[in-house]
Amino acid sequence: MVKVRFAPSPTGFLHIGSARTALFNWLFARHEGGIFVFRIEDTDKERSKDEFLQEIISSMKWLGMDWDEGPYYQTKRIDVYRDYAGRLLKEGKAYEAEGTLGGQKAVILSMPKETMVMDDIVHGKVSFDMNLQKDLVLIKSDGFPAYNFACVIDDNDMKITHVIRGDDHISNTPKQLAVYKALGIEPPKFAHIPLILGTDRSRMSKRHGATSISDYRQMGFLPDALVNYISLLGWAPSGDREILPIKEIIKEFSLERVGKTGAVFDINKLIWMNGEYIRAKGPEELMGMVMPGLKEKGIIKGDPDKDRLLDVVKLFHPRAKTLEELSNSAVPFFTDEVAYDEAAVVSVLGKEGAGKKLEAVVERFSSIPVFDTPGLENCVRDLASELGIKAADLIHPIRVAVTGSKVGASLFETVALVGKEKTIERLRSAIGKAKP
RNA sequence: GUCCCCAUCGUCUAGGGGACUAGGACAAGAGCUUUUCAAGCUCUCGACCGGGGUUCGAAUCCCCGUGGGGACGCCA
Repeated sequence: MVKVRFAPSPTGFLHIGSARTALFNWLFARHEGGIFVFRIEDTDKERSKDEFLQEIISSMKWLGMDWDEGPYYQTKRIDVYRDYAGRLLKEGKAYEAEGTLGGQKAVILSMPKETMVMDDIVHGKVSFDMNLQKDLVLIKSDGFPAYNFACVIDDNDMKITHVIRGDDHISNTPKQLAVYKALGIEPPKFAHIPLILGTDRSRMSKRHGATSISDYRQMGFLPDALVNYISLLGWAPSGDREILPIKEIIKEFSLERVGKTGAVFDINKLIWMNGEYIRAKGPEELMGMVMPGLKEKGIIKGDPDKDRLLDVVKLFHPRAKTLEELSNSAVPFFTDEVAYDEAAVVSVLGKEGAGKKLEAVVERFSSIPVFDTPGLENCVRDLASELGIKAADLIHPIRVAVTGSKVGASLFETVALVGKEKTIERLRSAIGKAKP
């Protein structure tokens, strides 16, 4: 039975890279019908924060990665590590040294003088000359275990069969191998997966932009889209498919298909993929996703007019790439104030005759029999032909007047949805800004 | 500096000796559609880091070089 783990330390938000590591572990477990363990490596008492822990947990849930065991906390297992260290001390494999962290002595492991080999599932055999390794601290002088020790003890106690982690841990492996050897236990199988890189090909970090899962959540990305996208970083399914449901990803996933090269995180492709996912969702579901944010921002107050919001969502469904974009598009339909885009006002309303055209539109709209999409379309097109101009010459200024923006969805549907009263009100106030 | 890893279009990748005039996707460009922006459709641009081997045959295997990255904490 396959058993893997995701073991973050709560010293920061869940990073895209860590999430991808978690994902590969999770996918492997689900594919193999194995067990996915969640473990918290909180032995750095200075940097570990509960706030980070909560964020990591909620991001994991948001992404849909559920665990079968845990969370285990290393700080609750301190005695276990000390026992193991005591054993090594007694056997003469480790020694004590004065420390600087606390009153206690640190426990340090002597390195074997030999070559150790790791047989990695993605990299093959990698050998390390242990003569080059410094002795390894097992227990810090604050009494807490050091990473490479706690990690080995836990993986062993928790019966982890496969350690799937980032490439950057390759150099930790010989140290851990030394611990396994000293303890006389068999190491698990290792799979070191490539790192996620920034555009300059160095490890992705804050200076490359948003790095935490919550950042992407806030930017309006869908969890399924994000999961699908990061699954494709360092892995590819068979065939030419790229967008595939999580069930398919689980079915297709294998460590053998994981590549060795670092992958640059390309937000453009993520944005594209997110748009694809948005288009695949039903308008009702999308409405549910957008509603909380709109309420939070005070765009929608009190009891929401669901039908209206649903109509708006339908209108922008085919063009939105993120939830954030979708909810921004909804704003002009729910507020009285229109945020005018300066450039749009200048280039469209600033055109000679724009004011006159809008005046004519106001007049027509006021006496229109039915203020609906076909009625508005007929009305505008008739007016345009009477004035001897193209319909577009009316459509553009109306759009800017009513929505404040040069771009948007179908004008007639937009205006119908905004409603007669508000539309005319906005057209009137726009005449003031327009060139006569 | 030492050790380790890696190397196919700008980016993500397919490719595991002949099916490769190297495939797909994002991005970019052009066009169609059109009411703007998207979406959709069609097309275009675009890569095997270099050099040696091995082999009848190499993107694929080996070696060297070069380039990039990672690790060198009583952080994890």
